[in-house]
Amino acid sequence: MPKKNHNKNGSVTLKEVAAELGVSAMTVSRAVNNSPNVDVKTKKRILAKVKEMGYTPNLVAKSLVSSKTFTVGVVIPEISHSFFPDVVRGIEEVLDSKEYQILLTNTSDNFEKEKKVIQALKSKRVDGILISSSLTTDDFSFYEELINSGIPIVFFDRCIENLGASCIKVNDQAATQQITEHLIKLGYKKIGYLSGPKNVSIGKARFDGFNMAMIKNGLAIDEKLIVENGYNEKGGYDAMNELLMLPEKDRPRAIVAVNDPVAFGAMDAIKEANLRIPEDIAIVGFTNDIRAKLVTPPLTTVNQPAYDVGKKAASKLIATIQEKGDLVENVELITSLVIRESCGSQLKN
Amino acid sequence: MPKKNHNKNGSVTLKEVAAELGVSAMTVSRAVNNSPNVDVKTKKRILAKVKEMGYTPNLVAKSLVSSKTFTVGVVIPEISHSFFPDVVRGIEEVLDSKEYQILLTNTSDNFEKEKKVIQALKSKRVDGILISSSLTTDDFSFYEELINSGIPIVFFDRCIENLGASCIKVNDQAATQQITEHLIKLGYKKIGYLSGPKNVSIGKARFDGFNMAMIKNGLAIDEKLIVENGYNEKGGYDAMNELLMLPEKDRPRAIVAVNDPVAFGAMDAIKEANLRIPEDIAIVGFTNDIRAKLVTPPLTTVNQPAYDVGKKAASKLIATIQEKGDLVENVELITSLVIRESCGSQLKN
DNA sequence: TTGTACGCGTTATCAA
DNA sequence: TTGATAACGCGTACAA
Repeated sequence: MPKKNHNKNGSVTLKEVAAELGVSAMTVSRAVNNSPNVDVKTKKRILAKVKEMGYTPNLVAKSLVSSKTFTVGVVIPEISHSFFPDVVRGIEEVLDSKEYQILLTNTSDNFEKEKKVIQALKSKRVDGILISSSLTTDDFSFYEELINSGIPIVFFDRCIENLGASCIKVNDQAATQQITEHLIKLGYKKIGYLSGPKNVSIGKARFDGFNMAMIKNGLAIDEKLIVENGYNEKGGYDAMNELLMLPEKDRPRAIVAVNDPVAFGAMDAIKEANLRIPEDIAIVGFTNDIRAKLVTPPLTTVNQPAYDVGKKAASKLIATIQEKGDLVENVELITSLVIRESCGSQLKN
Repeated sequence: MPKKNHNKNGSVTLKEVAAELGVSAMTVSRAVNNSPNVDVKTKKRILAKVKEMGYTPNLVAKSLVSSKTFTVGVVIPEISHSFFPDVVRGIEEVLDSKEYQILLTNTSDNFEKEKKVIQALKSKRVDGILISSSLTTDDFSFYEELINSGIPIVFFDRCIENLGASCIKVNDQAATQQITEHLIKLGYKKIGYLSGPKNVSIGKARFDGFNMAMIKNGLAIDEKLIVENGYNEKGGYDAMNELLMLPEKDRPRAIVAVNDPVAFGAMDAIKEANLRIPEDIAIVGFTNDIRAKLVTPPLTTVNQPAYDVGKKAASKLIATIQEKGDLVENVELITSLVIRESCGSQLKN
């Protein structure tokens, strides 16, 4: 005779435990949840039976009653791009300590997919969502509606600002300005810029930083030296090859890349053209990717504290979830310049 | 007067939509789920109202009824170690196409945490779990019970085999044997091994492969040249330093590292000791980490198809979830040797 | 074509 | 201290 410990799903319920003991489901519930008003002896009996039968509380049912899932959605453009795993690590660290878990989604830098996964996260009733957005248009209506719907949202890295959600990122504009000015101080004048889509927040902020540096230092911004492509290696490779097709006299002597992967792609293109870095073309990036110090020559870049971005974003989201009156803030974490060899060290011209 | 579109959670229910339209909840349900038996005109009215009110189906309630969450747990030792993001990418690719999502957990290589997160995943009633285990003892009782409880499990990379769950990994033993024999063919005889904990499946398999190569080629296995530590850079660094404390004549002339991060740590230690790679000490790894081709000298290693491991594991899990009669299998994906410079190229001695 | 009743597993509430 | 009941939001099974 098979034991009747299980319902159709193979999982034991409160009611089944209760039946075995001749008590009510409520009493079992109270025992399991450490409620005060349970007789010590019945509690003992119950917990023993719970263990024996392998009862596991059904959080789905609990969530239906409480409207809490203890699950947070995380929306990321590309989990295999080295910045994001470290962010996720920071997020996980904080959420785990609060007994939350991560529903991880990858958008492949595709806004349509981003909308789709966020819809799914809403359906699953996550308690909040952390988003690094791939939106590349000026149409913010999707996020306006999302935020107005009341679900706690915190953006990180790639933010959609001023819509009522907090945002955790780094000082993208100032840092890009700073690293561009580093090139300028070294004597470079013809500086090109490899951009990602500028409607992504970091795209605009970093580009503004580049322009600011050029303008403040009285340098000409040559539209031909500004190329926009994707945020990955291939984007950098293709963009750089476009610049390399310019007549030699028009080519930039230095390159500011919107991030390290783009810089890596560009370095490959430069080397394939049999040009030297930094002697022929200097280059700087942004991220301090794990590979930045390993490439040849090592890449001058901006160190972006990925782990801290993740921790801060998760903390902010938890605060937003728990205290309804929690402030909306834009937090900028501080970066630092990492000078290596790809930018050269002597005055040039 | 505030609209009464919302219940206490701010989310609209079927019943609320129904009330607005003077129909029953069931009719709305049918319209939303494309059931055949709904009048075209009422369906149109309903869908319009659904959109207007921002109704989002409550999957928590649906899951309670159906015992399906369309969520899969993923248990990973360390998400920031470069092998795993690529695995996750593969998992995500497959799951997304089946409309499943990932509940991602990080165990920090800690089995106690592993048990805790798996318990949480069970409580959340995930439809299945993908696990790369950090178990370092011979006590498999936790996994025996888990698998016997009936929840679909697929292990990947770090497997617990022969307990009734499928396992997707690479040919760890054969590949380690092969890369060790590559060193032997180059003329190395005193070969050291930097191991991770050997109760982790890959720890044992790779160590066996190393031993097999040595024995088959009639080389002595010197216990002093075998050091066990963690699976990360620090583990490799510390282990290598232990070897470097040996008298110079006892030191290994070549090193097989259990994975690339360990190899990187070891390379740092070797360089700090002012020894040359490969002239003084040759080294090989396992993974083909993104950094392997960038370090100095570039690391000879085994290419491990992380993305494919993820895809295969996810496919297998979905099959296990959907077809109760699906076979338990151990799948070994094929690796390939990547010869670079860290192993040298001439006969030595 | 549409509606009613019931149950999924749990807890809040009130009664005993 | 314990139990009965209702409710969370939805869909199945049936009835109208």
